[in-house]
Amino acid sequence: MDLRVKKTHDNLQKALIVLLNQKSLENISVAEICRIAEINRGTFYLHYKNVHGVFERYFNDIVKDLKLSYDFPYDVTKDNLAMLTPEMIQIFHHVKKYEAFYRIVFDEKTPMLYYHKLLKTIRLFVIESHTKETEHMSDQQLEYLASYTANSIIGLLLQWHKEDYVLSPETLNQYIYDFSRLKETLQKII
Amino acid sequence: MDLRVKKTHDNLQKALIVLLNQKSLENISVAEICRIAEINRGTFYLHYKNVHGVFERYFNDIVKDLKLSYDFPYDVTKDNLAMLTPEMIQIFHHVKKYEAFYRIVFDEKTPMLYYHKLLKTIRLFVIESHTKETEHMSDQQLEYLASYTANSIIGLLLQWHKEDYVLSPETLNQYIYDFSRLKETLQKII
DNA sequence: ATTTTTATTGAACAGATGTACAATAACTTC
DNA sequence: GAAGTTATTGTACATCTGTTCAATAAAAAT
Repeated sequence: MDLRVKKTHDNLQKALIVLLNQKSLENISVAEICRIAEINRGTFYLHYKNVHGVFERYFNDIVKDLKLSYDFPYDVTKDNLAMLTPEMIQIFHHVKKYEAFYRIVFDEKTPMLYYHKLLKTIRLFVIESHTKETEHMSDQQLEYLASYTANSIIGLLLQWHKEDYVLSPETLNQYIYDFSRLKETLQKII
Repeated sequence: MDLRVKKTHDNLQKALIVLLNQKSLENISVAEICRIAEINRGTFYLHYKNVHGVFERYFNDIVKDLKLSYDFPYDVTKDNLAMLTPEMIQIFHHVKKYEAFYRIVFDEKTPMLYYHKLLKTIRLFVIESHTKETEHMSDQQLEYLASYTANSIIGLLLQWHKEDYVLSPETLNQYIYDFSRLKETLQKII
């Protein structure tokens, strides 16, 4: 890969972290990040549309890491858990790990882009976990069910965010388990 | 109320609608909206921080309208519906009514602010609907349950948005009823 | 090693941003 | 209706934005 391009990206990534320790993402200008990164402003616009573009690159890596934990094998048998799968419960540890970033992602001033990306990823986990119990539903209904379920999980993340991430991931694991057990119980009854 | 101030706000509101028919919210500059509204740019900054401030004013009215439909009396007895209340199901008709605005609210480029406001409002409905079945939970757990439930509903809205609002509000009412019935069933079992 | 391709740079441009200030106009009070 | 208060205006300023272009430097291809 072209070393010039790599240098541009690397310098910008580093400069973003430096600046995020001084000010919020929305207050970082393109001109400023370029000065810190020692990159020409014209070069910046050849690669990114705005400062959020640099942050998005970071977030893509974070999402990759989340997917990794999803691909990881787990020893609990899927059968007796129905809708809620163990890899889903890794979400709180994941968010805690990247808390500094998720504080930005869920911030009022931050564009919805990252939220949509996160939802899309969690939806994948949910769809994978759809079992025989949901087989009677139409494809469309399943799409909606996936968004319904995935977003309920993010609802816990938003509440966590609102309360400044004071609770432990373990407590949240317990909460989500309690809340979702209702569903499972039901599905076994149908 | 000061007629000068009223004129400033009214002109800006009207100008925003005019411009939204031409371009997306993010592409509307303060300078431009002031030209259309025939308001001095300095005056703008005395009232708003940016163009989103004008949009937020609109959205506050929309949220008020949503709360109105919530305050409205409904004839179904609360007892046999447990968690999901009828006023909650008005949400899809509400979003359809203001579809043009919600298209913006859920857009990738739009800041999370409006999402948080919507969630906060729907949470109120959810908390109101908490019944004896949830009495055994701690206050904190109920806060999380409210966000969990409220955000699951918004999950359906996001899926609706993704699919360009093709389904009817009635179909979504049926979906949410189907999805939430699981919970109710469970709660009756506990 | 030389040519070709591609990325970066610096300079320049019109327009936008955010803030400040004195002048003026419009409302409020008495 | 006069005096005091408050909102709006016009101007100005330093900075930022997004784009263009020729010049240069670095990488890839031959």
